[in-house]
Amino acid sequence: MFLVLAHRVRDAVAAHIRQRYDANVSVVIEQPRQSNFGELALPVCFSLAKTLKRAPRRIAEEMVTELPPIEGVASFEVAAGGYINVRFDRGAYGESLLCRTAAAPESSTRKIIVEHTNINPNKAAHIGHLRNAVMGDTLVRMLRRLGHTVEVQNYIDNTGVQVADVVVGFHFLEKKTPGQVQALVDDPDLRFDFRCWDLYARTSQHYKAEPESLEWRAATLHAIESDEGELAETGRIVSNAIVNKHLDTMGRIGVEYDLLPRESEILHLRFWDAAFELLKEQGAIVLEAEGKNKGCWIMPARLFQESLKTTRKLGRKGSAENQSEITEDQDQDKVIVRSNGTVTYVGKDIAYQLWKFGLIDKDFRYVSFRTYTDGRELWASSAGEGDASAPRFGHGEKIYNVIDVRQSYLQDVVRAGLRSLGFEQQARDSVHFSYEMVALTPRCCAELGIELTDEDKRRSFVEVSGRKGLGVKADDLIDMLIDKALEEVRSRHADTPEEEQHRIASEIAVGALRYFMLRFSRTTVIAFDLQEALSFDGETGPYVQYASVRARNILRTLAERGESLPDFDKQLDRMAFEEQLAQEDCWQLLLEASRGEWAIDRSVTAEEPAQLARYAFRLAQMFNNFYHQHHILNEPDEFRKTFLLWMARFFLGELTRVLDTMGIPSPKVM
RNA sequence: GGGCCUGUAGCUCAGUUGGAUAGAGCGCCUGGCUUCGAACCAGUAGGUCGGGGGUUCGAGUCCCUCCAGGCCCGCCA
Repeated sequence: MFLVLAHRVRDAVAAHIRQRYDANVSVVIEQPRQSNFGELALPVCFSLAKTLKRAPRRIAEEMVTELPPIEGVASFEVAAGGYINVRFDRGAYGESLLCRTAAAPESSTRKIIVEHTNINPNKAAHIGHLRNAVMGDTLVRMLRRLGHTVEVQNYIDNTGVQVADVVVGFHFLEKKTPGQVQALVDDPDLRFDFRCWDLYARTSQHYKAEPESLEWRAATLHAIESDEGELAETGRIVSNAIVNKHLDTMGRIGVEYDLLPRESEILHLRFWDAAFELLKEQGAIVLEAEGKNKGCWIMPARLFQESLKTTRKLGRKGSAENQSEITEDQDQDKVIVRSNGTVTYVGKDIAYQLWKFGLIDKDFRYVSFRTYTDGRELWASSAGEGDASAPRFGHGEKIYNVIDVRQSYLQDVVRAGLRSLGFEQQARDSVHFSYEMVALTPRCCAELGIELTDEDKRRSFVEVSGRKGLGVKADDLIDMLIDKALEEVRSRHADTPEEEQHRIASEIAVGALRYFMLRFSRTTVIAFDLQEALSFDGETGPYVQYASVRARNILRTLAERGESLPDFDKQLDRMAFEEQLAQEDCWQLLLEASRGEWAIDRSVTAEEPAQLARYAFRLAQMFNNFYHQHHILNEPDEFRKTFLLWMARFFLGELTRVLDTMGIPSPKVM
C-alpha cells in the first residue's frame, strides 16, 4: 500500500512538473528525517531550482497551491529551504489496509538465476559459507516476493585441488581404499565432514613439510579429471558425501536449491570446447607466440581493464592520461588455456556463465539429487542418461553470482569474456553480488582454543583458513546457538514437552544466525565474535522474533479468556481509523508495518539485504514500544480495544512476512 | 608497483542516487515486572564523521591529496 501511494505521488508530481514547468526531472521520494514532518518528503524543488533559476522555497510554495489533489493524500506542506512534505489521509490509508486483497505480484516470465553457497565439497562448511548462503538465500526470497521467477544454483567444484587434497589424505597418508572411505561415510557415530576438515589440514601440513609429495596431488587431480581408477572413486565418494552434509547443514537454516551444476559435467560434456570456439572466433583470446605465456591462449589485459572502466562509474578526469596506463603489459594478461592444453578455472567459469544465459549450444542432463520435505526437487547435473522429467534449467536473463569480494578480479574477467563475445547486455546483467569475508577475532580464537602467532594476535581479525584448519564450523555454531536458546526456553517454559522446547530453540537459533549474517552491510568484514553472535538481546534475530511472539500472545490470550476476535471488517471503517489513527504512535506503527514491500523493493534495488534486516528491527522496536504503552486486553473502551486488536494482528501478519523473506521463523511462543 | 574496499560514540555498526537537529545496538549509570511474561520499555552520559584542501545555496556522502588498515593481482581453484 505504501509503495502504491508513494509511486502515485511521484508520478503525479512528475506529470505536474512536466506540464507546468516543461521540465523533466526525476522525482525522488524520501522518508522525512522526523516522523512529524509527514510521510513522504520531496526534495525535487532543489533540483528544479537549478533549471528554473529560481529559489527552491518559492517554487515549492507555488507548487503546493497548484498541485491537483491526489487520492489518499491529505496535504502538502513546504518545509525548510524548499522541501515538499506529503501527509497521507490516515482514515483512507487505514481502511485500504483493512480490506487488503494482497494483490499477487505480477509474475514475470523473465528468469533470474542466483548462484550461491558454492562450497568446495571436501570438508565441513564454516561460518564464512553461512554468510554466503544466508545472503544468497535472502536475495532469492526477496526476488520471489517481488514476483520474479528465480532459479537457485549451487555450483559444485568436485574436480578441483581441494577435493584432490582430501583424497590424497585418505589414499596416500592413511592408505585407505575407496571401500574403507565409504565405511567412514556410513559410520553413524562419525561426522565425516568434520573428519575431512582435519584431514584436509593435515594434508596441507604434509605438503609443507615434504614438498615432493605434491606429486600425489597432481596424480590425483589427473585421475579425478579422467574419472578412472581408485583415486577417482574415492573422489566421488568424498565429494558426494560432503555435498550431502552441506545440504543438511544449509537445510537446518532453511536454505534450499534447485540445481547442483557440477564441474565434472562441465568437463565431460565439453562445455569448454563450445566456449573455446566462440572465444577464438571473436578474437577474445589469442595464442601467445612468445614471452612468458608462450603457447598459452590468453585474454589480453586491455579487454578486462577497459571493461572495468565502463562498468565502474565512468573513469576519472583525464582519460588521455588513463589511456597511457593501459599498456601492452604481458604481466597483466590472463591465461585461459595453459600451454599443456588444459583450461584454467576462469575459462570454465566463462563457459558456465555462457550456459546460464543459454548462449552455448550445450546442456547438461539431469538427475534428481534429493527431495526436500516440502516436496521440492533438487536436481544435479549428470553426464549419463538423465531424467526426461527434469525441468528446463539455465536460460536466465539476469544472473546474480553470490561470491565473496576476493573473487572480484576473476568475475571481471568473466564479464569481459561475455563483452568481447558481443554479449554486452548479458555482461551488464551479470551481477557479482560480492560481500566481505567473515574473519575471527583473536579473542574468539582464544575462546575456541585456536593457537595464533604473535603477529596474528596483534591484528583486529584473522582470516579463516581451511588449510590451517582455522575456523568455526557452521554446524558447531548452530549447535551452540540451539543450546543457548534451549537453556532460555527451558527456564521460561518448563512445562512444555521437550520436543517442542527443542523446536522453539531451533527456530530462535536460526533467527539469531540469519539476522546476524544479514545485519552487516556487504562491504563490512565481519570480525566474528562468539559472544556477539550468541547474543539474543538488542539488535538480534530473537529480538525481532520476540516482538511477533508478543503480538501472537495477545491474540492467544484473548481466545483463552473465551473472547472471540471482533469482526474487523464490520466494526472498523474509515471514520474509525481517522479517529484512532489521530494518535501519533498508532499511526507511525501502522505506517511502518505497511512498508514491508517497499523495504524489500528498496533492499533489492540497493542490492543490500542488510537494509531489510534493519527495517525488520525498526518495526519490531516500534511494536515493543507500542506493546508497552497499550495494555490491549485491559482496554476498557470496547471500540478502541477492537482497533488495537486489529493493529496487533496487522502487525503480526506483516512482520511474519518480512521475517519469512529473511528465512527467519516466527515461533509460536518464546 | 597496480586495482578494489574500509576509517562515524568506549566497543560493534547504520546513515535512504548531496538535504532538515549525525542514529542504533552493546557496555556504563538511573528507573520500571501482582499486567497481553522483562529475550522488554523509558531516561542520563558519550561525536574535531581519520587529517588537510576543493566543488555549491548545502558535504559523513562528490573530487584531490596525505595517513592508517584490509583484500586482490599464478600456466592454483
